[in-house]
Amino acid sequence: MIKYTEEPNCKECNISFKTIFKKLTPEQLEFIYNKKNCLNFKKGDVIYEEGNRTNGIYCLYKGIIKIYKTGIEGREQIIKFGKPGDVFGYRSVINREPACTSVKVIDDAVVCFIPTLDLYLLLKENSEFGIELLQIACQELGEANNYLTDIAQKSVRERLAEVLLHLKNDFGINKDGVINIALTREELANIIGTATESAIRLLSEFKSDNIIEVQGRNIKLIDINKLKRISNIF
Amino acid sequence: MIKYTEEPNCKECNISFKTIFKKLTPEQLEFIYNKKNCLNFKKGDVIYEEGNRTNGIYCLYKGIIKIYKTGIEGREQIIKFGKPGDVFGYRSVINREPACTSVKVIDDAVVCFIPTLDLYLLLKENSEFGIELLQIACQELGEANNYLTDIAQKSVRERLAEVLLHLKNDFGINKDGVINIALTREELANIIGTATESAIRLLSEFKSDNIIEVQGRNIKLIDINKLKRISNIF
DNA sequence: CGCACCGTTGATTAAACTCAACCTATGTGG
DNA sequence: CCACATAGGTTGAGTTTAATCAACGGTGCG
Repeated sequence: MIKYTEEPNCKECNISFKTIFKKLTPEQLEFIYNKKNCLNFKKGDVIYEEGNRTNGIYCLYKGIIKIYKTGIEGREQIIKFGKPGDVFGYRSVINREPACTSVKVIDDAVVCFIPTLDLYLLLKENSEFGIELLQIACQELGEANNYLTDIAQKSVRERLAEVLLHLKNDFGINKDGVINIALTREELANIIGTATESAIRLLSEFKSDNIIEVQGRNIKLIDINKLKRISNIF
Repeated sequence: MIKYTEEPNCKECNISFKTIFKKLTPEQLEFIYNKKNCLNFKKGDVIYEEGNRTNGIYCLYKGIIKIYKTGIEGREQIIKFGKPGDVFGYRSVINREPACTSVKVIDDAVVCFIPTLDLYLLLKENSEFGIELLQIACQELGEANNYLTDIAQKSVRERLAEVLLHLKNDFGINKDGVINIALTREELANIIGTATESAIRLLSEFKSDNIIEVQGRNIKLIDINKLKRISNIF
């Protein structure tokens, strides 16, 4: 964790990503810019860990992170991924509780850190900002509820298909049709909530059914309609 | 759905339940009191349904409701229960989306309805109120994440034990040690995310292991430590 | 070079679902 | 008032799904 040399400018960031800060006045944006601290993380670094207290929220400028909980026998359950423009770590700050998730870097990341105190100043001063953050929380809540129902009711096969489609939507595909996020088989399994071997077996099945192509950690979606049918989303 | 005769008074409600309205000024509380609409629901009534647009949020004064999603082949996945003092229905209002859950009455309910417009007036006027609602959302988010990890990683047996403990914490027990919420076996199964038959079988197991006693829909917890051990929470 | 980590496949086992039958209580209409 | 329908609850048998255990190949790095 070293200080990033090129400080991201909150104003520009706001324009390119439509962050939660979009309702701030120019003065408030300047305030954040002065108060924030920019951090540089390498792949594999842990930004914060479940159970620890944090003293601010994070805004991702660059890279990819995963947010997960550690469950039975240390197995991680991935809750969601973060991409540029996403804020994370606000839950524990708002509820004044220890973090209930850990965050690890998947692709080298640049993260801005905003101290709790300064966040609260803004929340009190600008109610629109609070509504903005409330909207983020409500959106995540909706996703969590969907996810819950899926895990409770769908088969591993259905869930894998669905996760592949979600990853495509969230991270996009490159010119070759490959999803722009490279996960280990274990990580893939930890999103779906299954054993690594099961995820591998199903990937192989999808491959031999010509639904996807696989090159190491690169997954290319060939037949999206089939995936949609398998995943049971209409 | 008929208008309730004894209008709950927001001031008193606030004192007895510590609702999200506790940070409102007396004038704002009076404002809510005048704007709200009080509704009376019978057991089995549906307050709103997934996919529909709602135009306000609800605050439960009396009774019990269940919040659920309808998944594969109409099977309901219960997300959570609501008890007096709880607000619900805010997610779709805040995100200006159709409801992503349905709400049905389990015990005859009295509910106050606050129109979207009036809610937004307060949110803009009083940032503390927004923070309060944000806290509720963040709390639910944390619970959803825990729940997700449990369903993904724990066995049905573990989850049943955990759910019984949660129900005890949320609704309490009466003088005989019976949990103060009466659910059908199917509902119990729909919280855990399992088949009704599986839930029944495990209840019988718990019964013959002297962990619980069952009289119809009344469940009495005998050995809470054993339940804790089974549920794998420390 | 050898260790560590990841990925793959096969065989076996265990958990939970489905299907089916049947029982009980409750309520309804003839 | 009884017959019947309906909904919820229970148990057994068989099947399916996915987890576990085990072995092994490839790759990269100190």
